Amino acid sequence: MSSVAHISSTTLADNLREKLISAIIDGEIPQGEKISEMELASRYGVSRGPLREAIRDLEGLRLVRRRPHAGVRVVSLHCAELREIFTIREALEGMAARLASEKMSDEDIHSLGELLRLHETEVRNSDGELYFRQQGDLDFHLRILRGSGNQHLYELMGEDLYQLIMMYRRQSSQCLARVTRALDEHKRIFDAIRSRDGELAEILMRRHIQGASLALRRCIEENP
Amino acid sequence: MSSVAHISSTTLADNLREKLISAIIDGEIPQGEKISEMELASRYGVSRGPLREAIRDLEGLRLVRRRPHAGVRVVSLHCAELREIFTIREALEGMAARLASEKMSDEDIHSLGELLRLHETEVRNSDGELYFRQQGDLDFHLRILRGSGNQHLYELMGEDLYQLIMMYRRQSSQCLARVTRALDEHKRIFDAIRSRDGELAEILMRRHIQGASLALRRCIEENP
DNA sequence: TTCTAGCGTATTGTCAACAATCGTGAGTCT
DNA sequence: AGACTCACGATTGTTGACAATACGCTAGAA
Repeated sequence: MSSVAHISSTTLADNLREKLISAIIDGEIPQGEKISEMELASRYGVSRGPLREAIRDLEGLRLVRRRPHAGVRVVSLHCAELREIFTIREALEGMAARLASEKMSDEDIHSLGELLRLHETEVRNSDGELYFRQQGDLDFHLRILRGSGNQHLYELMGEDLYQLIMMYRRQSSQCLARVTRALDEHKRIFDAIRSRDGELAEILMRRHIQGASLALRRCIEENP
Repeated sequence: MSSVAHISSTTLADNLREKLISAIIDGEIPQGEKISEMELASRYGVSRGPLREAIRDLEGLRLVRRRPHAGVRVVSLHCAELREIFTIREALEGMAARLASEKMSDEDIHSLGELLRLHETEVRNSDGELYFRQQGDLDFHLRILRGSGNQHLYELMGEDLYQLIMMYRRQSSQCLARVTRALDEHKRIFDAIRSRDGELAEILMRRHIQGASLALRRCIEENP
C-alpha cells in the first residue's frame, strides 16, 4: 500500500520533481538563481532527460521561469507577487470553506474540531514554536480544501499553489506573533462550518487570509 | 511528407505543446484516448524527447493524466468534473471582477464597453452563430481577468484552466440559446465595473458563471 | 469453462552523444 | 575612449539507441 519505500518506485523525473521542490522551498537553491542543467544533473546523479522533465513540472508550478535557449531561473517572490498569490488564495480557499460547510461529513467536522483543540494546547505549551504553526496552519487549511469535495480545487490550491507559499514561509522565518489570533480565526471558521453556514464560512476565511496577507506585507516592509 | 519549413522560433517542445493543446481541444485526439508516444512523435515529426516534455506540460494543465510506466490518457470531462471546474471559475473570475472594478483604467473600461456594443450588434445580426459566442464570451471574460491586474490570476484562469473549458465547448457544440441572456448579464457586470462597485461585480459574475454551469449541466442531461 | 502462471512483446523510462543557440570578450574602427 | 563586429566557448535543445516495466497471450490445471 501507500507506505514507505516509494523512493524510486515511480520515475526518476517524478522523484527529481519532489526533490527540486524541496530544494527550492528550503532555499537550498536560492531565489532568482539561474540553474544549470548539467550541474543539477550531476548533483542528483541523473541524466539531463529526466531533469528537464522535472523542470518542466516546476515551471507549471510557477516555481521557476524558463526562457528558451537562455536557461531557467528560480522565481524570486517579491511583495507584489506574494500579494497576488494571496488574493488567489483568498478566492479559492473562501470558496473551499463555503463548499466544506455543505459537503463535509459530520465525522470530518468532528475530526477538524479535534485538530483545533490539539493546536490550541500546542500553542499554549510551546508558545514560540513557529515550525508548528507552519505545519499546523497548513494542515487546517488543507483539511478544508479537501473537505470541499472538489478534487480540482484541492489539487490546484492545496498541492500546486501552496508550494509557492511554503517557499516564502520557509525562507522568511520571522513574521509570527499572529499565532494566537490565527488560531482564534480558525475556530470561528470552524464554528461556521459546523453550523453549516457556508456564506459565513467563506466570509471569515477570506478575512482570515486577508489578515495574513496584510501581516505578511507589514512584516516585509519592516524586515528588508 | 511534412512541411518542415516552419523554423521554430521557440523550441520544439513548446511548439508541440500548443499543437497538442489544439488537437485535444478540437477533439482530434478524442477524450479518454490513450496516446502513444511513438505514434505522436512520428505524426508530428519530432523525437520522443520534446514530446515527453510537451506532455509534461499538458499534465500540468490537467488536459491529460499520466500513470508511471502505464501511459498517458486524455482526460474525459464528465459532468462532475466540469462542475468542479466551473466552481473554481466562479471563485476566480468573481475575484477578478472585483479587482477589475478597482484597478481597470477608464480607457480600458471604455474599451470594454465598446466590445459589449460590438457583441450586441453581432448577436442581433447573426443570431445563431455560436462560434462568435465562444470567442466573444471568452473575450469578455479574458478582458476582465486581465483587467484585474493580477498576473498570476490571469495566467492561472485565463491561460491554463480556460483550456479545459475550451475543450468542452468545442466538442459539445449544442447548448447555446443562452446567448442573449449571457450578453445581458455581461452588461450588468460591466455596469458594476464602470460604477467601481467591486462587491456587486463579484456577485454578478459569480451568478453569471453559476447560471452557465447550470445551463451546461441541464444540456448534458438532455443530450447524452 | 475459468482461473492462474509465465513468457514475449510492445511501450515507457533513461542515457550519452550530436546540433543549434545565446552570452561574452577580444579586437577593431570611428 | 566608446561602440560595434565577430568568433569562441558554454549551455540548452534534440536525437536515436539502450534498459526497465507493464500489458496481453498462450498454455495448463482445477
